[in-house]
Amino acid sequence: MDQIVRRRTAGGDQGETSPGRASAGAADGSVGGGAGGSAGGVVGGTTAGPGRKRGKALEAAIFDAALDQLTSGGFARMTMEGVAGAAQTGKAALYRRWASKADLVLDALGSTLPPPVDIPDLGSVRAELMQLMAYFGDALDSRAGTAMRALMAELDHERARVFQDFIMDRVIRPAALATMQILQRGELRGDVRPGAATPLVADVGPAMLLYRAKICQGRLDADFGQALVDEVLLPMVSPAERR
Amino acid sequence: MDQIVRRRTAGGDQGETSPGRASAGAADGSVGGGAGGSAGGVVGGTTAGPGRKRGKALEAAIFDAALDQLTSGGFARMTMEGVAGAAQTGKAALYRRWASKADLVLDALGSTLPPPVDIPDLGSVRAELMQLMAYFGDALDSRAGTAMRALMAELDHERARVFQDFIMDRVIRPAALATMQILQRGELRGDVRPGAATPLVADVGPAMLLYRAKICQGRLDADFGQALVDEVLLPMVSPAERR
DNA sequence: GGGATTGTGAACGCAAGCGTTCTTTAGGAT
DNA sequence: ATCCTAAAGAACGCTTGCGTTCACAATCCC
Repeated sequence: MDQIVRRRTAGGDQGETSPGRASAGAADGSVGGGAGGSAGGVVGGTTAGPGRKRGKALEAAIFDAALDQLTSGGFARMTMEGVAGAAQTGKAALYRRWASKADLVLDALGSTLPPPVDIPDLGSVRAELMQLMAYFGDALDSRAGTAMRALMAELDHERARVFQDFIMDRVIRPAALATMQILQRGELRGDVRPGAATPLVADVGPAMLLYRAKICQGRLDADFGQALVDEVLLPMVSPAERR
Repeated sequence: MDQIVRRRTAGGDQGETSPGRASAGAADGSVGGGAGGSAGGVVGGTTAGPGRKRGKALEAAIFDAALDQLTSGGFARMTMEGVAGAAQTGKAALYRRWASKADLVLDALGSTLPPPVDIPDLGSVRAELMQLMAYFGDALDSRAGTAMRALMAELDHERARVFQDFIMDRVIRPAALATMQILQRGELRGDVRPGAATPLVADVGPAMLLYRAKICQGRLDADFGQALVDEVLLPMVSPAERR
């Protein structure tokens, strides 16, 4: 903690450093407010409680707060002030480390998103897809996953380059790759239709998970993954004789 | 225009009426700023130009401005002030009609989103799916469609009930229903596998379109619909003998 | 033309949040 | 215990935007 570098990897950082701002339209103080109590685990009292976090512990608390704020209000409504409050620290501690909100978000997500997964050969494409979709579902259900979903909204807007590369590299492409590996292996094994292993087909699982998460407020049924595999993915990729 | 009612159908309107606000983090003045010139179609001059719009014409300009602001910055960054500026009108004209930003958005989208589609019997599931995906793609490509995509981000956040019902009623369910009709007709006709017409399967098309739009900044290739049908949807729903 | 209505731009008081600075406090190492 | 450094809280001046109000202007209709 004697070489904290102010991180400015986000480059064009969403105009954060501009003196002008747009209204978020809804800072009723509840954005991430609920996280205030959970960040420090301390109930009651207006002081920081049992003591100050420093270094890595403080960064972890800041990350938690940032992800929660991102999840509950989206990137636009997330504020440095809110994150600082939820992490029970001061803004100066944030600005000592991160030049902008985007820098903080990328660091928080980059540190907490699950890694790419490599599903081993389980002997059948069904078993492999089941495991992969379960992995994806768990990832989506995690704190980082829900925050990442919220951040994906920024891809719709101008100046989103800063997040575009991150999400492509850490989410979209790894998901497609993991699926593609399973499909190609299945083609060799014979339980995947020849020619089924295309990028478009590889996007179906992730697309469906995200769609369902979106329209069900992030709640995925326990058996959604299985239904997805059996109703959608297997019929799509199985050879004819498996129908 | 003698009975303009201040519309307040949005109920819990995102804390818009709360005196508190959250920072959008990026009001560099460019949110929807580019739309300023296109809203009125009038170039040059600091006045309203050839005349003031009233009534329906003004509302149309306001709707355009609102949708553009929603698209370029999302709901949180969209401001009444920005919409008024882009529509070359005053805030008071907006507030005479809509109590809140959410009210305005729902009205703007409700008035401009394309209606549910009913694809006729074209003799083959492929032809029908092609036409439906083309319809969806066009809708997504429209001003209302892109704004609706931006608004879907709000579904990820708390207090999104106000938009949830709207999007379910006007987007999600109609899309699934249109697909389901095609699948059921195909089952009867014999070119769709019995049992393929499930809600999950019916979600695949819309999910993929949205996913692709999201990761390609709204740009869908001209032949994306065809590839989606031929690589994903047809293999998924065709009977075995069609493989 | 006159009256009613709507629209425009400015102004208002208020709010949240920005990024920065400063003082005091607390944590950690010696 | 002492010293150094990071952290916490407060304060600052500034910004944008909120929702409202008002005066004036424009439009529409009789």
